[in-house]
Amino acid sequence: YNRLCMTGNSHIQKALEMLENSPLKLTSQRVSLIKTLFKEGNQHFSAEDVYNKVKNTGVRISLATIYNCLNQFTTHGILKMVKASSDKVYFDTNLKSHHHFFCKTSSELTDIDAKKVRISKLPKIPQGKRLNSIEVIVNISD
Amino acid sequence: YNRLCMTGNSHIQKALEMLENSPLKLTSQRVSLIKTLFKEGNQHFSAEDVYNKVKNTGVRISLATIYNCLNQFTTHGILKMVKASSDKVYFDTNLKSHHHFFCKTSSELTDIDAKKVRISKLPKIPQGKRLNSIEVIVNISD
DNA sequence: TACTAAATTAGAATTATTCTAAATTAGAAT
DNA sequence: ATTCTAATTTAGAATAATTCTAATTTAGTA
Repeated sequence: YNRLCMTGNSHIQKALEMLENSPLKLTSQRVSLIKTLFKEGNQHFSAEDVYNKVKNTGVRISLATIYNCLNQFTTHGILKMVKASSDKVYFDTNLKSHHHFFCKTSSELTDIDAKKVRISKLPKIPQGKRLNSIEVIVNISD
Repeated sequence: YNRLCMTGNSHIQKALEMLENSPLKLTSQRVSLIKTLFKEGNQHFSAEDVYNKVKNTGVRISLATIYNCLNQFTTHGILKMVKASSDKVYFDTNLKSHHHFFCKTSSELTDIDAKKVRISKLPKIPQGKRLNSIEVIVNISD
């Protein structure tokens, strides 16, 4: 994957690797997007955030493409989607199982490592359904 | 509170009592709303759901008022707001501390009694912040 | 090099929600 | 009872996030 990324940033390389292993085509927009998204480790972005961040790198990608790509990345496991108590959807570059603090005052979302939370009791999953994931949101404020 | 409700429904009575104890004025719209919301025990409604449900009782309340009231009820502890992995906000008549199943397939939200979940480990709350609540969403699908 | 399905794009459309400003009303004061 | 005032309701406009549309471009294959 060095042909796409020679920065040596392992987050970027891993994400690019996932992109190549997905059925998604390797377009310049998708590569630029991944480079900006994964440059700074685990972060949470709204679509608008991503749009502006990419624009600042000089590359221009339409907002529609940002939405398309973020959604596709999510369905192909390159990103996670987080809906906290806000009106926006956030995309999360942390793919490991984890939870979130959501601060009502600042509308800020912060990661909680899965190891820092233990759920020692859970109800039965309803008839015919299967467990997908457990999200814990710890709501805080100033 | 019998002067407002003679149905003997304790959910309705309790909610009306909370309304009277709040600084909100006792308007006919708010009383009708509470009567429809709390008629059937613990439920989850979107604003649109409420709008239609109220319309079916013959009473007419504008959508703007529905939104106003649902939000005011929430800030005064008469309702809870739930944001699950959906694009709508849901209002929850179950005021006891509890959690939720969210079924991706049907977009349905179901209560989980707080006693059925135990969280035996939590991270430290960040500097200067205080804990508001912990929401557990158990995502399931068909 | 040409081909085809996938991707990108600008801008329109959609959806949930909030805002605005005018008319109405609850509940207190007279 | 009547008057008064601030709160409430309302229709419709406005907003904000997201998705859709249909035309153009491109990646990757033949």
